[in-house]
Amino acid sequence: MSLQHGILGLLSYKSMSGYDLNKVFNESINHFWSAQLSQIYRVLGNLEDKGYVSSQVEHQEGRPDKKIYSITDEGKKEFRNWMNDNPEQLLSPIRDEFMIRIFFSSLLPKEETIFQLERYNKQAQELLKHCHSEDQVIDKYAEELSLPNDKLYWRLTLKKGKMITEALVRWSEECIEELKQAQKEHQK
Amino acid sequence: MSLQHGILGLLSYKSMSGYDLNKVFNESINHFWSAQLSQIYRVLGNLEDKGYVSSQVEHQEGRPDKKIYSITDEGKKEFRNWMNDNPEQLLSPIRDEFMIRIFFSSLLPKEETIFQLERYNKQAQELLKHCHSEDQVIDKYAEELSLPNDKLYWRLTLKKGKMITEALVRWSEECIEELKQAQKEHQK
DNA sequence: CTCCTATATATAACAAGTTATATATCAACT
DNA sequence: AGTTGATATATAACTTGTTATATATAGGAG
Repeated sequence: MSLQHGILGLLSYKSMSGYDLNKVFNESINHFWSAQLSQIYRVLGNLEDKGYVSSQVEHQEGRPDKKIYSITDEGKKEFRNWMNDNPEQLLSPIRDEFMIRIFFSSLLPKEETIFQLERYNKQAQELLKHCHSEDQVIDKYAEELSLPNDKLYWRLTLKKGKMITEALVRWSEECIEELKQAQKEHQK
Repeated sequence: MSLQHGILGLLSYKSMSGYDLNKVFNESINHFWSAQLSQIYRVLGNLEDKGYVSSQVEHQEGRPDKKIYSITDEGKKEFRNWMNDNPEQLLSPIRDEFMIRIFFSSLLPKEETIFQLERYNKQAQELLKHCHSEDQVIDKYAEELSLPNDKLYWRLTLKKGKMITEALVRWSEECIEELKQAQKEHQK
């Protein structure tokens, strides 16, 4: 449901091809929704079947033709309805594979767990850096699409991405310290 | 893949029925993995087909018989292999429906968004409270299963749950303040 | 001159997750 | 007496998400 509505929302800003949508997802929606290209194409097909989007083919020299999707009035209505209808449970379910690994880490030597936590920490720091660079992406899009009112909300989602990622960086650091401490205690 | 291995891990602690596994998930694995009962049953079936678990039926008076699953040597091997084989990307993809709603909130009056953020905040605080009560659950399980070495790691996953949830509480509070501020500016 | 990357769309096969439903018993509440 | 909730297992139908693959062109790196 959500990916469908995320795509409808983006198409309400601007008509785009599946390929373009994928770029927008990878560039900016990344902190709160990830999608595979193949899934985007399928969802676009579903949305067209339902009449929420329409498509026109744009011929391109030297490259495959572009299929540009536009939101229909039906689609706009559906999107508005979805926006007005918040679910009971607002927190999304969590599924974090790495935590399963940590949970059962008594099976592994502490050095191995510390090593993986260090990798985790590095990746979280990378993501945090990426988040910080997104501020400019927001400015760019807001100007390109002349949507100054949306900037505020886009920044709120980015802020959430930053805060969560900072928490992950801190968490992994504290874990590493705790495990090193536990190692020392054991050596005594 | 992860749910399968999470279940194998839990069964390596103790043989259990699908119903019991569900309770453990809801009680304690909750901060990092959520699963539906129906999915647990299906995964147990898959694991049995692969020979990773075996089941014995335990007769019960007055209630349907219990089907108790135990991990096999094959299953233990598979679980160890999985534990030793960490993926390149350790950070899990994020899919947060509420953020899609926030992203497009310029469509709605600010009061409505503030209202939903307040609901979000309340739910996050509830979850945080629940996390704090989990400390005792960890103690209980560690004693019941006599697994003192695992407690350390269980606490690390719980700590992550707490830190993330605290970040969500703070994030939603800051969002509410920002929106109220923006409302005031507009009124001037 | 070949390989890689970017542009561009799409499908097949599979894996994972959700929702609804069926069956059955017992205890507690109304 | 009837409903609800907990105990207990399971399947069907559906939706969503992942991985692999096919096709086709252009430009740049090696």
